[in-house]
Amino acid sequence: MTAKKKEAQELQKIVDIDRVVHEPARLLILSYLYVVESADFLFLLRQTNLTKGNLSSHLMKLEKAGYVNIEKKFAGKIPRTLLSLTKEGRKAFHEYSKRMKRIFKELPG
Amino acid sequence: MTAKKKEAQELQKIVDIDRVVHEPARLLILSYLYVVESADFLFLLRQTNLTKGNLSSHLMKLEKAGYVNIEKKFAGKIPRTLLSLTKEGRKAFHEYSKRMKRIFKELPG
DNA sequence: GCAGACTAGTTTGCAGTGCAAACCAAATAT
DNA sequence: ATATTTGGTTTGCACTGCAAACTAGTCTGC
Repeated sequence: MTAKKKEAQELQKIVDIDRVVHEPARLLILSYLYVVESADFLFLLRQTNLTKGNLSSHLMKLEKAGYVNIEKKFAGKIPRTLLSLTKEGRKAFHEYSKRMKRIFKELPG
Repeated sequence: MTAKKKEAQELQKIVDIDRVVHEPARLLILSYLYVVESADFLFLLRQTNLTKGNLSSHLMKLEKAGYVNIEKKFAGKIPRTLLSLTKEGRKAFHEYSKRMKRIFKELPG
């Protein structure tokens, strides 16, 4: 195969990017979870600067996708929501990151 | 500033990514236009594998954002739609690409 | 010459998304 | 007791992306 065709094939992969990860707010959330292993709702709220509603719904979407684990506990009497990446979530993030890096490497800009 | 804070600040920029560019289908379109300088509708249609309707509406969106130029001509008797990046479009793509590269460089995955 | 197929797109309809405001229950402060 | 705060969830809505349906014009066979 020619180099041009290979490049085109690589570019083509842009269209089936994992949209769950691709959404900026979630990419941000996942980035934090990827490094910290476990975080609570308020930590993410402060770090991301998302609104509570927004953060909540993104987390639910990530949970539904099987990418994060939402664990509700009590720390004494106050509720505490613990978030962590699932194995799949970790993999999805890694795949996404790898793919994007490769795409941008092909790109001229 | 600590390295951690700087990293956080960099990550934070994820949320105000240019969504016009970020959408995969448009990222693909822009990638082609970035290198070829000028292309027609059918070329993009073949390269991207988007449907006509989908391609059409993305191009309109890009035009509205001031990122591409849509020029309708006739080649003999058949219509021909020529697409090219505007200066702003070129800049936007470049900025996007630069930012994403930087973000992924910070990231562990 | 005109019926039907083809070309090169555009418009329409709709399900899904992202967002903040409104809401909620429980704990804490006054 | 009442008000405020905490830690979230639900609701409402405008916007998106998508393919199917449509359109305007051209070519082809008869």
